[in-house]
Amino acid sequence: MSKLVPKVPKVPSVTGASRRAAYAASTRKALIDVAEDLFTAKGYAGASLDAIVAGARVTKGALYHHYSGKQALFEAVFERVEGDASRRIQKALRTGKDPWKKASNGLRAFLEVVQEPRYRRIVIQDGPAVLGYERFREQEERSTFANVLDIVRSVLDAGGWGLDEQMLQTFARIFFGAMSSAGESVASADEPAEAADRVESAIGFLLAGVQSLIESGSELPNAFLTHEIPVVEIDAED
Amino acid sequence: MSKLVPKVPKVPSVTGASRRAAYAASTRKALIDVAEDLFTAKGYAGASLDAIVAGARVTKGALYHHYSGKQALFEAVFERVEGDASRRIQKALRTGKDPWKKASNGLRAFLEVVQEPRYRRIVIQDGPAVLGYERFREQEERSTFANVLDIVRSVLDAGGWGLDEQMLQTFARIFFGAMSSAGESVASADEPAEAADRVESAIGFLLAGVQSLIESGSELPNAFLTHEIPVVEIDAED
DNA sequence: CATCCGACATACCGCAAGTACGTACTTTGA
DNA sequence: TCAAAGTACGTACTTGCGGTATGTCGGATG
Repeated sequence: MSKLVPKVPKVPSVTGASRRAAYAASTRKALIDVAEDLFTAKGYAGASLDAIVAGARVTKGALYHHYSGKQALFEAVFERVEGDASRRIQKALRTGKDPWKKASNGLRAFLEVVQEPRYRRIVIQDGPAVLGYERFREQEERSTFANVLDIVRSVLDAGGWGLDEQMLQTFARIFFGAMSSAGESVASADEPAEAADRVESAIGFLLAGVQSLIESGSELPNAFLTHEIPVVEIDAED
Repeated sequence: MSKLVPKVPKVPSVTGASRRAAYAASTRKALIDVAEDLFTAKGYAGASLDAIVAGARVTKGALYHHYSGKQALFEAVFERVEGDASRRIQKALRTGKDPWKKASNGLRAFLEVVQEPRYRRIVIQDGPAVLGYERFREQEERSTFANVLDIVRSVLDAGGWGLDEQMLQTFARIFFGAMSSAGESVASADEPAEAADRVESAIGFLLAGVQSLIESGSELPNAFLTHEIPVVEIDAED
């Protein structure tokens, strides 16, 4: 015998969840949606909780029931934005036949993501200050940075030249920083498309250069590695 | 630098300014000194103006007479910290005979600066959020980034191969981002000294790689895009 | 159907940034 | 030399906002 299913009004069906849980989930989503918009538009400090709860058509009671405070709400928004970005990049990384093509596609995706206002404002600009640098980095560590590490590893280690793991991580971090900074220059360039091209070829150049050096097994011009470190004294003038 | 000793403002003979101007300058310096300490220790949001003016032994009236608000005060602190760092790096860049040594020395100085709490907190962590990314970047543009641009130019263009100016800037920005990110990893590493060594050799690798590619006359723009670079086949996993 | 508890709403508190205004000292001009 | 003027503050207050304490309503549950 078939049981009549009570029709739930408009609330997205969170399967298996109770009626109230669905309402609550909807409320949380509304809060995060509005918060994301306001944090993007006004920044963390500029977006008041009153404005957020008003936009979500709830009250501060609801907000504080679901989140411990403003920072926790920001964290939820941050994770969603960062997660979306990471997944988009990861998806792009899977397209392409060889490591180079994958790297190129991934870089493209990254350069596009970094141009989006919400990513720039929430992740890049406000993220470190609000979450603290430590928390900010450990978040990136297991999302976007992980992607970069993967691709750097596949490109630099493809030939099977043993490359020290720590060194690989160092390279990955360097490339990650390079991409972040380059992405910012792309986002604020007069002609983002051209800037993106330049960035892409420049990074490709770096990768290719390293690869060729490793390949040739050269000792390379390491004036860099072997020399005395001069001590720079601080001049305290004012 | 916690100075709690009651101090009569010195009127340096070099300053031909009036008596009152000297007092005012002393007040400003006291404010910035204390603000720098508190911003470093507690962060921008965590440091209250009441605490700052109390530390400087003045009142908010004095603060608002000299600065338009908290942000303006932070800006003054920011500029001093950034300026100091930039000058230290610039000084290090002048030591060494060839471009490579200079680059190495400059990088060393940078890696040391980026480990200092005040620089990490005020410039890296809170800077972008408080000043806004635009303002933050234009500040770095004419200080630290300018140094990087100089050294990248001298290293990559030492041979006299003409390198497109925009491309040079792109490289410089990439290296700047690479150094920033790498510096952060150095600062939070278990063994900063070893991490610094790895970063130095990695960056040296990148520079050398680019140099060798340019030397060998590889075509720059499409190296990455068209996948003409020497590539070793590997078995793709999917 | 009685009870409970989760999911909110309302009212209020305290802190911190910013402002209005008063005042003493210092320079300046006749 | 002396008063007018303006700088360099100090004091007291307002305001906005994050956070909290507490009340309440309706779906869930036995």
